Amino acid sequence: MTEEASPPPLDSAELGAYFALIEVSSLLRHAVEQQLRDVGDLSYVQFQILATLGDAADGSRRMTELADGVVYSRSGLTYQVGLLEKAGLVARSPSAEDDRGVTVTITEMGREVLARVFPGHIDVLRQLFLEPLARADIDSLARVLTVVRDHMRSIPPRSAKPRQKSAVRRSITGGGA
Amino acid sequence: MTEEASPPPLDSAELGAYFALIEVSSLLRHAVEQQLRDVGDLSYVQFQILATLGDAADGSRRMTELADGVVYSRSGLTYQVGLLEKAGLVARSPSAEDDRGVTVTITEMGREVLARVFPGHIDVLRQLFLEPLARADIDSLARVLTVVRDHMRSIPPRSAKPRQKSAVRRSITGGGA
DNA sequence: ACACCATGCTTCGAATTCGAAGCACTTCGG
DNA sequence: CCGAAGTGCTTCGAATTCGAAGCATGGTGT
Repeated sequence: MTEEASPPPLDSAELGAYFALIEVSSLLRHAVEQQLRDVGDLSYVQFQILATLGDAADGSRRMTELADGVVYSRSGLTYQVGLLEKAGLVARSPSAEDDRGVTVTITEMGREVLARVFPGHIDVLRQLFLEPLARADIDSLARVLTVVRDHMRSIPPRSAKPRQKSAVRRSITGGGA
Repeated sequence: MTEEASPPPLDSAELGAYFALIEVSSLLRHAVEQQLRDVGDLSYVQFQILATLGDAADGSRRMTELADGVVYSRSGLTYQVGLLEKAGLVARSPSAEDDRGVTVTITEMGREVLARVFPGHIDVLRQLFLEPLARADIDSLARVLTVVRDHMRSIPPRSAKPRQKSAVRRSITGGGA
């Protein structure tokens, strides 16, 4: 262990890009969250779910696809989709080809809510995020971040988590906090 | 009722920049969170707090400064600082000039933990975030995101309560290491 | 000096989050 | 065809989160 001699430190631009990325996304998320709450009584995740579904060709996705799309835990998604279903904004149905799968579909009401919150959402984005940027900056940002996103998607073994059976279960769960 | 005529829709680059920003920061945060958990038994927020304190000239900050710095609720910060204090990584003391203020200071042990997790932290950043980017991309990203961050900071995003006191805002990206 | 509001932090309650475990079904190997 | 392993989702428990309310101190006006 501890073969970590000491990775070369990050330079100013690298650190700056990282910290600014985190802070900008945090602030943006908070602002957007507030707007969504006000206008449509939606959490950010719920909006993401609806937006993803609304964007799908037939308005539906499988649970796992959704979870990956919004970078969320499976259980958390179950919870939120449950809320959305109770509110009548999405519908759940057993997947056609795979009986253990669940297909989530956006309802008319879901589309209405989406349509209602979208304008304000865009306003917030413009005011907080896009306003101070030049056309070229936005293009550049989109290009670079897309490269990073594609890279990240390909790196982490998202669902490559080997599942241990109880027979060989080991208590490597680091004795709690 | 509202003046929402119908905001001009966002174009492809604008949407791309926004979605990619959100997804990249989410994925990055998840990955970093896992690394921190493994190596130092820290949550992301706790790391941010320690890093901010470690970056401060005298290793200490007021609660409110910290909360703003990490984009966090006051109550949430109280909770996390409480945990860090219990773990012996920070110390709380009444503020010198202001008796209602609380000054949080990083301890030696806190610095040690910080030093222990930092290398791995940087590794993750390199592998997931910086790896696919050219030098110019990183510079560009840092520049553009910094512009956005400064812009967002200047807008009243939180409560419309301007608490203009002698609170000096310092950059997180300062002395470092 | 005293009332009175602003500010700094903590406490409180409710909602959300995640990972682990559990259940249901599908696929693979013999 | 049967059993084992893999995959998809939900349930469960514990930890974290936020906003609102509460407490204590500072600052201001008269």
